[in-house]
Amino acid sequence: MSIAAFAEQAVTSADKTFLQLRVDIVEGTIPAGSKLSETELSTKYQVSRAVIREAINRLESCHLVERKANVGARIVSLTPEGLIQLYQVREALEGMAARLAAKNMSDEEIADLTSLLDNHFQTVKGGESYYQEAGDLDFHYRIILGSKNQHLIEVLVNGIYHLIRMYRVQLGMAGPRVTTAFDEHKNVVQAIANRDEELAEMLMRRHILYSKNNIERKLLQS
Amino acid sequence: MSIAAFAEQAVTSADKTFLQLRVDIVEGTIPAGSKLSETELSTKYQVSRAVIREAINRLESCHLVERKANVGARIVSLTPEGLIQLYQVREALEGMAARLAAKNMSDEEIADLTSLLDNHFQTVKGGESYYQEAGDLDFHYRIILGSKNQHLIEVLVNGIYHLIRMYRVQLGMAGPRVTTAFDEHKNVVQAIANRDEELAEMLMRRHILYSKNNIERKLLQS
DNA sequence: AAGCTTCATTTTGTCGACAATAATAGCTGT
DNA sequence: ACAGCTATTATTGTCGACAAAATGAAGCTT
Repeated sequence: MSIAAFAEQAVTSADKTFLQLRVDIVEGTIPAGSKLSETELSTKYQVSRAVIREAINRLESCHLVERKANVGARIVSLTPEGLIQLYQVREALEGMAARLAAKNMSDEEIADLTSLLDNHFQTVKGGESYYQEAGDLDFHYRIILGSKNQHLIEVLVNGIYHLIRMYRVQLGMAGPRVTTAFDEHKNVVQAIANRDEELAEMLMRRHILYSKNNIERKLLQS
Repeated sequence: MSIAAFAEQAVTSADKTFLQLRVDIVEGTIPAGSKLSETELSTKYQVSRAVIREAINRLESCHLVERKANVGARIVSLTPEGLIQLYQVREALEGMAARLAAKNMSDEEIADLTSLLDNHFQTVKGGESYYQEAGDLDFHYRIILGSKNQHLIEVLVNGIYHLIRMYRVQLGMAGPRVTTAFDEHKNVVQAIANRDEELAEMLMRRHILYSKNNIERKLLQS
């Protein structure tokens, strides 16, 4: 199982438009902070305004755009403050996810997770450090899903992670932190394997906190 | 300031319909688990299907209804498991909120919060135990807002709290826990006043955990 | 020249009709 | 009688047009 398992399948036209728009927003094709004109988008994406409106509504529930009545929708603007706040929420939620994963993941899921980390280790040792983007995501997603908590999964996977990715792409954070992050991952998995809820949560929180500090440092540099 | 400060003001017709529908769902006027027919609702509320659809979309972002493409929307069904999961998320988020409140609340806000608790104390001492519903909410809302974290506020105030209220109303949990809860509140505020982030988070988490355990006990009784 | 009012234009909100999909009932064949 | 298929019905999805509100420009007043 890869993170491709999360590829939502679009059945309606509004689905496709929503997914397309989300990509365009996250990747910055449509710049952050800009206004979303319904008529403009409806001609651009070749769908009716109703479809666009529905797509925008869904984007709003992801916190990717903000709407004001009788005025319109604009893409959220990216601020250092906003990113910090995002990481605070992420720390709380993923910490809890790790705790619940330690309680709820099946032995088989844990084994899979362990072997996943082994693969990453081979890759990292092999000198390639593409790690961060795919591997890191895979690691975090499995633990989030492992929590078996529907609300947690929803908020993190459909909400926060897209926003974080938007920050990462647009503020350019391909970041190092590869090898150190790997050790942190290893320790979290070990705690989960030991069914140590307390420790799993604490380690995950620290992992995310380090990541936040790392990003904060970068932001202040530029 | 009271919690009435959160009364969202409805400007468009979709706003009003959304708010009305939310009340009807939370209060159980429309029973949990039932299907939401667009045409039916549009005649019932005297608005076009377009505004019903928009309202349903927003209800979906609150996690009060679930939609399936080409099939329709139904109100979420209330399960003990779901309530437990909700409290897990709440514990994580409000714990973080208390931590951030200890860091970010102004001295004046803290003073207000303290005097609020004093008022509650007078009321509780006076024998009336209406406490829980209004007072408890006021306490928690202030701390959530005190975190100054927009994401936290959004998820808790617009999402989780309505769901929790739905559970409380429909599964009938006017709950005691008045006096003990009051002491817990007092300790949390004390920690915030001392700017002790660590302790504030821990105490808030325990407070919510106790509350969860209390509810779990009741669920198993019935 | 600055500020206010008024009017034109643009954009969002709402509506009813049509298209497409899913659920249902009835029919047919074995 | 039952299973499977087909046609009918009901419901959701999509569209274009109209209504209402906000933005921006022009003209007037001071």
